[in-house]
This record gives sequence, C-alpha cells and structure tokens, in this order.
Amino acid sequence: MEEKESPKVNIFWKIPMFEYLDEKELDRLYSMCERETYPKGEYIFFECDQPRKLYVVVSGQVKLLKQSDDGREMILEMAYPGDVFGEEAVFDGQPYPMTAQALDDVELLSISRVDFFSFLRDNPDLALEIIADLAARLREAQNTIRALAMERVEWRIARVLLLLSQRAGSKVDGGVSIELPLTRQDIADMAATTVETAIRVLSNFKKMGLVETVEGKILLKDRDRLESMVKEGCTGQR
Amino acid sequence: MEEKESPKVNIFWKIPMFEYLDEKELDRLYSMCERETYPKGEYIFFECDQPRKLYVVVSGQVKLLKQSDDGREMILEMAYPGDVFGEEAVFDGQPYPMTAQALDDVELLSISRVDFFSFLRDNPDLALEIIADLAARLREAQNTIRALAMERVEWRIARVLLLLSQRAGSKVDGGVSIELPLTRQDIADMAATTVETAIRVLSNFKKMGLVETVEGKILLKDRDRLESMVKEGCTGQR
DNA sequence: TGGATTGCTGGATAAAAATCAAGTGGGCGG
DNA sequence: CCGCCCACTTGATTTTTATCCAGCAATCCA
Repeated sequence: MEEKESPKVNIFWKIPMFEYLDEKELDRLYSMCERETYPKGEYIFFECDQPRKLYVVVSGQVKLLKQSDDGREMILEMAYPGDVFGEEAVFDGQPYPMTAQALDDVELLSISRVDFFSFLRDNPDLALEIIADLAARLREAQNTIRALAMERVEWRIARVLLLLSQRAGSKVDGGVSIELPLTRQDIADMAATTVETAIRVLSNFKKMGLVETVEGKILLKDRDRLESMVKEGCTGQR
Repeated sequence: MEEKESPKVNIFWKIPMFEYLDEKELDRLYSMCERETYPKGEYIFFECDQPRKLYVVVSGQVKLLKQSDDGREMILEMAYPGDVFGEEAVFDGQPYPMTAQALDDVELLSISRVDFFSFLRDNPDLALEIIADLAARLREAQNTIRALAMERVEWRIARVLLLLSQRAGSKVDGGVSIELPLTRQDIADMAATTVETAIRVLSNFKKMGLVETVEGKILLKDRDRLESMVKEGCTGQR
C-alpha cells in the first residue's frame, strides 16, 4: 500500500485479467496509462457520464454506487488494489452505469477507451480474460439480486460481511478483521437497508458472539457460523 | 415463430452477437449445433449444474430464475427467440448460476462449450461481440439491483411491464400488448414480490387506466405514463 | 359430467423494516 | 479548551408488504 516507487509492471501482475501477459506487453500497457489520484470522498465519475477510461486501483478503496433521487445510495461493488472498474461502459460504449467515489485517498491507473481497444487488438487472448471477468461479475450481480429479492436483512448483512472479509480480510487472533475505513452507513448501503437497521443487526451479531468492533474495524469472530447462515447458491435444486 | 422449415442460418442473423459473421461461418456454427425441444414447464438446466452448453432460443420462451430454499422464485431474465443464455457458465467454466425452465413449448439450438470455444478461436472478433453482450447484461443486472434496493413495489412492477413490452410487445389498438403466456405469479417473481401484491398493484394500475387484461394478455394502455413513473438511471447525478 | 386442480382476486392480520426522535461520545477547528 | 459536527446507538411509531384466508371461474381429465 505504501510502495511509492515504480509499481510499473508489478501492479498488473496482481490482476487476473492481465496475469498471463508477458513483461513486454505489460510495459506497453503501462505506458498507455495515466496515474491519477483522488482525495477521500471525491468522485471519479458519475453515472451517465460518457465512458472515457478504464481504471485500475493501485492503492486505496473505491465505492461503486447508484443513487436514488432522494439521496440514498446503493453500493454495488467495492474496488480494492488490483481491481478494475469502469468496464461495462468502456466495453460497450454506453454511459457509465454507476458512480465511482474514493472511499479514502486513492491512487489509480487509467487507460483510455481507444488505447485499451488498440491494446486488445494486439492481444486477442486478453479478450478471453475479459469475458471470464465479466461473466464472474455478472454471476455476482445475480447473487446480489437473489439476496435482495428473497433474503432478509440479517442474511444480507452477513453476506456483506463475508464478501468484505474475502476481499479485504486479514487473519488476526480471535478471527478475521476487515481492514477498511467503512462506516455503518456504508454497510447499510451495501446491504440495501438503513443505518439504524444495520446497527441493530450488527449489535445482535455482537450479542451472539459473531462479530466485534475493534478500533473501528469489524472483526468476524465466528466466520463459520456466519457462513452457515448465508450458504449461497444451489439451495433450491432438484 | 411458425417457420418450421430450415431456420439454418437465418436464426443466427437475428442475434446481435453473430450478426457480422459471414454465411460460411454461420453455416459452420450451425453445423455444430444440436436442436433440442422442451415441453412447457420442463427444466433445461438447474442452478449448479456443470456447464455443458450454450443455448439459443429458436421459438418459445425461457425463464431464467433462482430459487430459495422455501420454494419461492426470482426470475432474473426471460429469453425469447434470438436470445442466448447460459453464457456465464460456459464462458467461465463455473456451474450455471441459475435455473432455466421452458415457459411454453420451446425449441432451442445448443452448442457445446468446447465447440463454441473452438469456433471462437477461429473468429476472434466474435469475442468483442460477446464482451459487449456481457457488458450489457451486467448493466441490466445492476439496474435490477437498484430497483430492488431502492424502489417500491409499484415502481418495480411498472418496470417489469415496460421491460416485457420492449422485448415482447406488439402495438395493437389501444396500446401495447405483451404477447406472452405469463401468470401473475411470473410477474410477481420478476418484480420480487408476492402474487397477491402483484395482483393488487395491477388492479390499481387498471383503475388508473394504465393497463388492461385482454384475453389473458396484459395490455399497456398508457405506456408513456408508466415510463414517466419509472424513469430509470441518471437520477441522482451532480 | 362432476370433481379436482390451478390461476385470479381481495379482505384481514401480522411481520419486517423504515422512519422519526433523542441522546452519546470522539475528533477537529477555531 | 470549547463547541460543533459527525458517526454511532437505541427506543417508539408507522409504513409497506407479506402472510393467511376464502371465494370464484376456468380448465383438465377421469
């Protein structure tokens, strides 16, 4: 997170989409990128903006969200170092389908739409990686739809905690800690509920010995029990 | 819908993903396909099945859904003639993320995963079409998430009606008719609510002069007013 | 033909979660 | 150092929507 020296090629190595490219190609890709920084809270783009760039997170976290007319937010995804965002818009040329906001100070690499397509033309196998990436994103979005459509709040909050712990969790004594500057409001926005409800559910979880709040970070004390309560996918089979 | 003679190449022409392929390639693709038929109500695959095939709808309608453990359903998408389904699983090799069920008697073309990839290798530009297709699907899924997260039932039902009318609507005198064998339960499953609520909302819409039921089909009498009440995307911009 | 099943409807009630309201404590800027 | 703002927390109330129920009409089919 603090490696200010040339991250050059190595930032791309972490990204599944690019991992099979050779060093020469990664260098070329890197040379097409611009480095951008955004302070905490700033917007990177808004829903309905014309797509210009694909972004890669170098450090910090980015919220990808949709807003309602009355100011509420739904967080669709979080992007962490090594994640790519803005694909939908760049790949089909339609406006960005959501807003991107820096959750803390953020460092990004950006590649313009045209540059990316020219790179893609010379690396046809990359298209397969992108397809797999989009397919996985779609799959996850469909799981979210299922959760919103048929599961109650506690379930959705538990799911959010588990997803966060998979992406940004670190093992500490007593469980898994989610190392992110998240507010209760953020949790609520990810689970499609209100702050008050999110707080109530979290304090129930605390009473049940499932989670704990340590120095502002959420600590999952009993990940297994949380997992057994969500158990995603393949439930209603025959 | 009734063209029983060799649909061969021409079924593919309707499909955006394939439309730029030349006749020779379409013929080759067609020769890789198997023709399958399913009677009304039958399942084509279940969530968590191993992915074997990509499907193209020739005639009939297919429901793509997720089930909850207590038997409720959420319809993620409907597939009509010319639509492709099963992509997520075929493209990333993971199990199917949802169940596919014939809504009426259905005729399909299926292409096995391996055959499709070999065809894709010889037609690298097809990958770009697939990327655009997946990006559009993802975008739509995100709109559904937004709807479920922040809009109330009437809004969601109105949205479902509009989406259906775009895909399977035909202009008749007095409005746009949705030419599908849909039950109230199906509508409810698409809007993530219960039959009773769906019925109540629809009968309110009827009182307001927005819709009418004619011979089992839903007729949108005032599409514009419905549209103005949903107004998707770009609301909360700055 | 008649009994059963299925889809549609709407009323009464209950449950889940949102909203409203109020108070706490920590951190930051003046 | 004081006061203000913001995140957090909890209780009380209200709203939305699900659940439970019963009746009706059409269709299937034995």
